Amino acid sequence: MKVDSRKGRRRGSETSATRTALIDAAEQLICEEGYPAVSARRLASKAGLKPQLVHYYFRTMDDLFVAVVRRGGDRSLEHLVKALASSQPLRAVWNAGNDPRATTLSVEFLALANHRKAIRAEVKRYAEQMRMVQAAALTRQLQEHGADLGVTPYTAVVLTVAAANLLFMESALGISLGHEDTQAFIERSLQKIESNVPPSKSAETSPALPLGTANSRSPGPVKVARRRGPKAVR
Amino acid sequence: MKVDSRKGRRRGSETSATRTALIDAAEQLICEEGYPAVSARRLASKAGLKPQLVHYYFRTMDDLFVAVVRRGGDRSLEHLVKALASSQPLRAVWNAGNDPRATTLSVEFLALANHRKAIRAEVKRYAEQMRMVQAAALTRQLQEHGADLGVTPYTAVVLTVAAANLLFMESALGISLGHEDTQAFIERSLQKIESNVPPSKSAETSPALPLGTANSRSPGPVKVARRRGPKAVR
DNA sequence: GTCTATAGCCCGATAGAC
DNA sequence: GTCTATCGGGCTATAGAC
Repeated sequence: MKVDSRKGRRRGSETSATRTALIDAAEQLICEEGYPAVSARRLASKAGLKPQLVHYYFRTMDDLFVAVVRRGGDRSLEHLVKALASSQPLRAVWNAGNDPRATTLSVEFLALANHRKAIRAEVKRYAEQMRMVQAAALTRQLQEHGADLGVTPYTAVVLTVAAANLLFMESALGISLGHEDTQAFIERSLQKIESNVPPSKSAETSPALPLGTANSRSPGPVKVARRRGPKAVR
Repeated sequence: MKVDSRKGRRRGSETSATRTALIDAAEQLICEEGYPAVSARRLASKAGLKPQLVHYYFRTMDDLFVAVVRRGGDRSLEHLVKALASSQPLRAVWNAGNDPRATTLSVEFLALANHRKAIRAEVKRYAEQMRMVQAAALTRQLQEHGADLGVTPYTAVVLTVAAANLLFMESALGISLGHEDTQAFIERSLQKIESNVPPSKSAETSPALPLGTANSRSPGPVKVARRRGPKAVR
């Protein structure tokens, strides 16, 4: 396993304001016109810089994309952790799907990830971290109240995320067929859970979501780990 | 409203074998390398043709993409209708998410749709047709048996599609966290439904999925309509 | 840290001959 | 229906001066 540490050229520091401006411009360009619109020239012109600066800070355009994914992922993860702490976990998971910018970005990243290894690895890492954090928060809440949803915390999280994603992505395309019914159902389910498992009291035993029978394994406590393994792809 | 009927140049017929070969090559290229890899030159070289033929059959590259979406959409819709007729509707919906080629294509189309009006319209149209067909099949089956899922058919369809999409797309990225639990839950739910609402008998009254209370509105019978409205974007 | 200059390639789209 | 030729542009990435 090679570490890819060729240093052929000087490269700018990771803390540079110019570098940040380039990442900002890239994120905006991706949202507005899609990732293929991100070229050194367009990026520079949007940021009011010379095109060659892009390659001073990023060896390749893929390195730039990786930086954009990381900053977006870190930001979303941060928001998620805050939301999980300040409201009912499942509702936080449901609401997290409501950020238009994040949704647009994640569709772009998904398409990128399908064909670019380095980006796939980043996307995977963030998706897994988010899921772990969500499942851990839900597990903790259920344990505090001795409650049981009738499904594992992971199942509840996966289904909630899946529904939130589909509904939000579709509505961005102007699709709304079946959305009302589904939103109403999820709202009812969340309210039922919240009335059975209130934010900070104890003991309730009846399943809040009688979805079936399940062996509710717990994901256990989770720390949000800072990047591990091969430190970077750049 | 203009019909965009400029005919500045001769354009090839829609039934040409060469045209089909170009659509084939485009679809393959999109799957393998993503939609930005589709250029007239690369397309032609993959199909063993001259690049200028692309513009003989398609005025712009966007017209080509629209054609690819339409062919893929028609094909998926056709498969779906067959599957809905030959097995339990919800299971057919669940299984329909299992085609890797279709999944890859739809991520690409989604990214394209985010930034290109003509493609967004096509994607929307197919998504709505599929949902209508699915909900109609489920409604019909429930009526035949006088059964009730506890949620509207649209809700059941939306949730099933959402879960299938998320699980399949994630597994394409190598993500599997929480998948086992969720798949097992869905399998149990489908089996429960199928035992309460068998493929072709009558009368069962107990809700198969006790998911909550619902006013099960029916989508009514649905025909798969051939393209309506502005006939084409080309 | 930012600049000029440049190599070498790919792009969409059209015109008009055959 | 397919070809040759071509316009006018954009692209990544590097080298080396300031």
